[in-house]
Amino acid sequence: MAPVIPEDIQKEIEKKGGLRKILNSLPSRKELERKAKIHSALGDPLRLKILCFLGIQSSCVCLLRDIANISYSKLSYHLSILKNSNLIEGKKRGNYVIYSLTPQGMRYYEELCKKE
Amino acid sequence: MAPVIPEDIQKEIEKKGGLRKILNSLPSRKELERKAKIHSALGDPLRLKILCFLGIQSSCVCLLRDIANISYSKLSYHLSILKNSNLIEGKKRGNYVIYSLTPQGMRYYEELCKKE
DNA sequence: AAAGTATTTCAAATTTTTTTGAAGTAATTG
DNA sequence: CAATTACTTCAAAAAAATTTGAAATACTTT
Repeated sequence: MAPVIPEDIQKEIEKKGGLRKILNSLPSRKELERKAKIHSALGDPLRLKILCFLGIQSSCVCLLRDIANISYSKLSYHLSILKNSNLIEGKKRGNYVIYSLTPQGMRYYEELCKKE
Repeated sequence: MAPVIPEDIQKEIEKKGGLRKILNSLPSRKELERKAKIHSALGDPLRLKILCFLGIQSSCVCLLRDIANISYSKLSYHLSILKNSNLIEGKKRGNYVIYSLTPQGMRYYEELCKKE
């Protein structure tokens, strides 16, 4: 039993082919979850800053730590979130791990970190 | 005392005008916080779904409730998050409140809800 | 191989976000 | 004006995210 909704809205919905049709056109649950996860990762100022920095310059963890001025373990945690959302990736090189943006990370970098 | 970082990265930074210059080009703290807040609001599948739906069709709360199949109070909470991030707005009309996207909400709708 | 550096992992503590259900508000109808 | 509808607010409980500091790992240098 669908709720009683305002008439004009009901009509607009019918003009668009009905509620069912609108609902079917929405992104799938999986898609919504994937995007939510990425946005959740971007939902923190420090992580955004890291994304913006890596967009300009790939970096070892030690430099990021110095810039953010937080503990290694805290930073590792935030890097793992960005990594798990496929925004950054780390490559081991000798003693260091060098982080850089993934192609997906670059897309968000362009969109998020350049002025506007 | 800056950390010891890999030589090649050091050189890349110098080529770009030095670390200071790179850091100055990043978005300000305020900007980062503002964007983080928006992305945080988008970091939930239900809220994304609401955004996507409202992009197609403005709606009273009762219809959204029916679609999401959750309690009013839970829905109100999520709507308040979207509202506080300036993605949606509600207008009282008689007994109903009709929610729709703000201009900012529409930008995110275009970017987030259309296929890809 | 011992010692040092860079980084990650872990578990416990803390903080924040989300959920729940009851109560409240505001407009509408009988 | 009492009852109903549509919605929001509130405070407590529950769940999830973040922080902390110590320990572990993995190279590198000595």
